Amino acid sequence: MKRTGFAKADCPVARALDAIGDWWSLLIVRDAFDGLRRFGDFQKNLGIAKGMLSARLHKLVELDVLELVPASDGSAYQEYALTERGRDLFPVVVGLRQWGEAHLYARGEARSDLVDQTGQPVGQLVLPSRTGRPLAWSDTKVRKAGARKR
Amino acid sequence: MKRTGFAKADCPVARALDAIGDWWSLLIVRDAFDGLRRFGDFQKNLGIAKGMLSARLHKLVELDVLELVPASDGSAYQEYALTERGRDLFPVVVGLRQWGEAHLYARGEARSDLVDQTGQPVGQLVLPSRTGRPLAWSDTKVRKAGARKR
DNA sequence: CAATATAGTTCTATAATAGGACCAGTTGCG
DNA sequence: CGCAACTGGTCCTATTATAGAACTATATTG
Repeated sequence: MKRTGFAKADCPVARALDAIGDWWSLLIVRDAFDGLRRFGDFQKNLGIAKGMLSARLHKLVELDVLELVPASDGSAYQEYALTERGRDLFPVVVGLRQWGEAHLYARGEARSDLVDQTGQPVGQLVLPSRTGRPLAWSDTKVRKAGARKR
Repeated sequence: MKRTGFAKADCPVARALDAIGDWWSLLIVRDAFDGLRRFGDFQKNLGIAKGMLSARLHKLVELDVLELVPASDGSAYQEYALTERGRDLFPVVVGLRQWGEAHLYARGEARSDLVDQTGQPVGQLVLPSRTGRPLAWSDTKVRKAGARKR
């Protein structure tokens, strides 16, 4: 009755969810995108149990999504910083954000916003074809592992 | 000791994860994108326990991500079809896929691919500014709920 | 109309999470 | 310097969630 795992799946979606698809990892990564770096900051901001946070941070470090670096304030403590692999999760977090914005808020309800450096709200995520044309779900299909090109 | 919830959070990422951030929901949605619609198809493809699947499908219907429709083969059974809200999860699933492709496969390891109708692999997800310029994480910031525009 | 397929529900054992107690090293302050 | 508070954990227990199997009702096939 061990929790089902997908670390060996053919499907990259399954592997990604196996790695970071638990209840906390993406919220920790979101906080890291917002500039949080210290154990206590994550703990306070998320209201997560310290044992959970410890386990998740260690797993994220092991996955090379976060790395331990010396504290930026010169103290003897350490901080958790996003790696390139962690920063590559940006589109995933933005995707969740935009879906949440579009479907989970009543009109006028308060929420945070993602803006660019000038304060302008960002646009919607776009999936381009190789030639740059925007693709919708119905323009795509999944080619199974090992399937020959035609 | 009830599982922490984020249904009322200010942050759309937290709300989105509260709704569909469990171990199974996004895999079910991925399968739906791949064309699966029947209870038994999901169950066979995912290897999920039937009780879990039943609970997840009901929750996804309640969230209006899936809807029950008459079976397309004319039988008396029903099928689970993606709603517009469900189809809007496409960028999230693609984001997870692209992150998994980039970071969770050894060179040469078999995996499925997302291609367009001509069989060409799709491009990377892009976050455009209002003016169409592509934005990276470091070009953006989160404006907290209720913060005044400047 | 009997056998099998579909779509579940219910039950139990195991695994994961929440919350708190506890603890060692670091820092701030008088 | 000396002590209190802060930081960053570990460990333990109660509760919740998940996996897997057994069971059931309705639909379909032969």
